[in-house]
Amino acid sequence: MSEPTKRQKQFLDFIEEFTEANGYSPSIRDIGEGLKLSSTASVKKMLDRLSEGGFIRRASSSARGIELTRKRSIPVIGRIKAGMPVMSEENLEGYISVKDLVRSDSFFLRVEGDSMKNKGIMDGDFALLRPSPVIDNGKIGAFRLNGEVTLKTFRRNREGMFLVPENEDYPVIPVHEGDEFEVIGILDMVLRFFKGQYDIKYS
Amino acid sequence: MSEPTKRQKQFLDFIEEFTEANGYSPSIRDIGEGLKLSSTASVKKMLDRLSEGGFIRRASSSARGIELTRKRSIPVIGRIKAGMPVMSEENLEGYISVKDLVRSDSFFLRVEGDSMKNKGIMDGDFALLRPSPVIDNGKIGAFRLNGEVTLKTFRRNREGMFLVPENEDYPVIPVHEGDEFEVIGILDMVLRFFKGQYDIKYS
DNA sequence: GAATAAGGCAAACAAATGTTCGCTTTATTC
DNA sequence: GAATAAAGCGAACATTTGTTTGCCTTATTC
Repeated sequence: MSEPTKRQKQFLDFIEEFTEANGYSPSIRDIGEGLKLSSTASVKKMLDRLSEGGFIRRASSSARGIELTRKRSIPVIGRIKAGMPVMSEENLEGYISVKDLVRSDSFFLRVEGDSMKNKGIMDGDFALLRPSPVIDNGKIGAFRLNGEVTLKTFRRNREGMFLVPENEDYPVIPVHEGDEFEVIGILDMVLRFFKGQYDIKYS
Repeated sequence: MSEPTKRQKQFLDFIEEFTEANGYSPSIRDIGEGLKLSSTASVKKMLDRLSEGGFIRRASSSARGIELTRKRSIPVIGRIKAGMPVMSEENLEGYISVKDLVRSDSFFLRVEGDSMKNKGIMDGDFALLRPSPVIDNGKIGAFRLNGEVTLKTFRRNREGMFLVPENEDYPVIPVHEGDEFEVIGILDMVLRFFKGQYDIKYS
């Protein structure tokens, strides 16, 4: 997929912004207005080019059926090759699409304490949990044990079940028979913000 | 905003799935097909109700102009209160909306090595970088120094500029005059996946 | 400077999509 | 069981939106 021309980029930007702002893609006339083109034919011509170039996908003849190929996905740069511009194709390892991050039933648990720090899970991190009543041996998850909620590695063997911290300063917690014990969810992802800019939105 | 009826929920779900899958919202006839309704009037009636209920917003008379009010956002659970169901309102700290995670110009850099492990940044993590030619003192960023790209804490004082690892096993790297030096971006977020399920999509 | 490609215009047209009207069916409520 | 609301049908209609055709202007390339 080659690079779009300057004008094509303007089109893509407009389409993305419009979609972002309205929740649905612009019609050909919307685009024409936005980019100050009086003829729908001009817009269509550009859209055809963008289609050929693979920058958009269209449900042909279908109203407002523009789908951006460069989705809200974030490029992943792997090993950066010497001399190459950082964002060049050579360095591109893949994409993480926003869709990958969201499952309708997942939720974040705010991490408290550093009992998992050897796994790089720090105080204040956001742990994305997928609700599940069971968990595999060795997986990290959130558990409720006698009223306390905790994020730990789950281990089970002949001797029983254990919630294992990933930090030498903390003891392994055995799950006794008769304890109130429940798997809340399995850890899918950990996320940490480094700036004030990404504040949590309350609603 | 009261709760939608069961049928209304089905509509909302369909609209959300369709939009997710296609990148644009369904037409009235698309919905009719999807929910096995033969009359467009039936669909429109429901949409009108959903509008009144505030569950969707519509660009009236405009094709495929359905915008879902309930956007995709992930709930954040803070301290879990004893006895409470995990997902109860009492435990809800806020939401992280998908939009917050994505800025059109940001990109991920795959982390190599453990030189930043005291900040919980581990080998294989995804570091979300916001491109910037400059960076504040004390902030973490990605830098290119004499052809090498590295993620470090940036420090500058009377003695010069330094790239500081967050791990005692690694030396501080001074930036000498005449070095080829460039700020690639500022670290906004770190993300780590714990399962095979969230693989990177290559395209 | 001719050739070519990108970008643009206007107008007529076709297809997709939303709207309205009157009538039926199926719960749910009192 | 009557009354009411929710959900649905079909058909005609109005509007929005996408498509096509022919021609123009302006860079860019060779």
